[in-house]
Amino acid sequence: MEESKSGTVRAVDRALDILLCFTDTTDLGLTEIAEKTGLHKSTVFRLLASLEAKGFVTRDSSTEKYKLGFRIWELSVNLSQGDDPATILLPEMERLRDILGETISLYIRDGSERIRIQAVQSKHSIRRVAPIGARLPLYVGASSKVLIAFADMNTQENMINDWKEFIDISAYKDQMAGIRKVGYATSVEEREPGVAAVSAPVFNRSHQLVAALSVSGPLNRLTLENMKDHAGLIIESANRMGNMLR
Amino acid sequence: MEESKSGTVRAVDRALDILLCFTDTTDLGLTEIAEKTGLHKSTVFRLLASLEAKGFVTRDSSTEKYKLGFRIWELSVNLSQGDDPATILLPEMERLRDILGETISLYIRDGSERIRIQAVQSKHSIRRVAPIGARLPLYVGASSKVLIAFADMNTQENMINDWKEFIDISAYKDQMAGIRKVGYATSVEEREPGVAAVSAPVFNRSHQLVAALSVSGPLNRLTLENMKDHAGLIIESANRMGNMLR
DNA sequence: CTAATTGTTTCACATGATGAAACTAAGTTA
DNA sequence: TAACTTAGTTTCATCATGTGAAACAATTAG
Repeated sequence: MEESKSGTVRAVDRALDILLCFTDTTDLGLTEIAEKTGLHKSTVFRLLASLEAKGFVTRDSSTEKYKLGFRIWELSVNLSQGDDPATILLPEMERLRDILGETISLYIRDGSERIRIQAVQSKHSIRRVAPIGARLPLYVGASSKVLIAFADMNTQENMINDWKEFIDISAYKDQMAGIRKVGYATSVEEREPGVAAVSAPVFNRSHQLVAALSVSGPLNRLTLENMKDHAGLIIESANRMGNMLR
Repeated sequence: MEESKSGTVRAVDRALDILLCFTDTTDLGLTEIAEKTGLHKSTVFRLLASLEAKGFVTRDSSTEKYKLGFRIWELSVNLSQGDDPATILLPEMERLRDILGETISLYIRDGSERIRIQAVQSKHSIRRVAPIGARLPLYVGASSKVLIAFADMNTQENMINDWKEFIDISAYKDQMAGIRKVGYATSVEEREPGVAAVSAPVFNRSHQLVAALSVSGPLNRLTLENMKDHAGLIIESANRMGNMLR
């Protein structure tokens, strides 16, 4: 991996790189971590010893794979509310709602589900939407497509493998490739009759997917034509959100 | 602080110690971190440079204090559900409910509120309880007293300072000292008429408070007498929970 | 205005981090 | 069953890195 940045501590940089391997995977072996980080196995072993001793990673007793430890949860509890992405991104979501006049939602993937972590309601629509915190499946909706299409390859393979009995794998992969190409996904009446949605990925500064930004509304306002018209604005807004997250 | 453990990487140990300063504080200056960790300011400065470069801490632009960065949230999202403390501790909560026959709850502190992160309902009571995820104030209830009494001194001072217009500070401090002495807190009809509660602290392996375990029920079953009788069992159960968390 | 405090930079030096090599254990294949 | 492969662990010579003391700059307090 990259050599030490000026002014940083190389061993610490490396240990944090190991932790960051767990942003989209829950279980990893030592050799897998060495491959992901480009570090020697003996180096990874020692750095993991430090992370494990302080509770940042733990060793699963049955699989012997490494996973994130309790301290990550403990620290996350103490993230102040002002730093919560759901709070940081709210003004930009409100700005987008004011421009487009539709309901704006933000979703993250959690295993084989997505969670609605923030929402700004359309001013004129009074239809029901899933409450914040709701867990929804990943096989319907524009944001589900985004959370799969822009996920790492391992996650995509796992989801596709889970669904192999229900989908045309080849057609699904083509659909995901098309979404990556245009940079957004659409859905029409997939989760709810009469409702369409457009969704774009939110990436962090390391170009990793962190959330899906979604605009939804009734079919008479979100036609295929103006979904395409809105896509550029939604992608641009998602990019602005990515820049707001450190 | 302590010298390197056998087989760990000293610089990484130190950087993680810096991160762990944020388990009960949201904002810290460089000198404060140096004091908490016993490290030289120039050492802390360099280690923070690594943590900041990778997004684990960030510098507040107005106060210039350090705070936890976005990556902590991002990693916590990927903690697998099996590692979520609310999941890990559920069997022990069920065991306690089966013994005592009352409603068991687990609370964590978040700023000036507490959050109910897990609950096991009494088998015979059908009274309403706050749903999981509910935010409740910290100035009522046995678990509130525990979350204050066993918090670090800074947190206690901050809460007391917030409430100084509404409480007898001296009496409150005496009450907190008494709770620390016996190891548990009680409340009678503080949040809800006809309901009493007993609460004990859950500490992690570093003896830091992570949650409050609470048993609640109607006054006719939770008299002062049998709250005292139950306290020992509740404390013992909270200790078992602390050992379950890595 | 002066003193104190916090944060930042520099650099000589000691030691800690590294990876190559070897080893152990477990799983896979023929 | 034996041989091979893979993953994880240990050892150690080497040198690059991490450290803290000192000095400096900026800000705050009296």
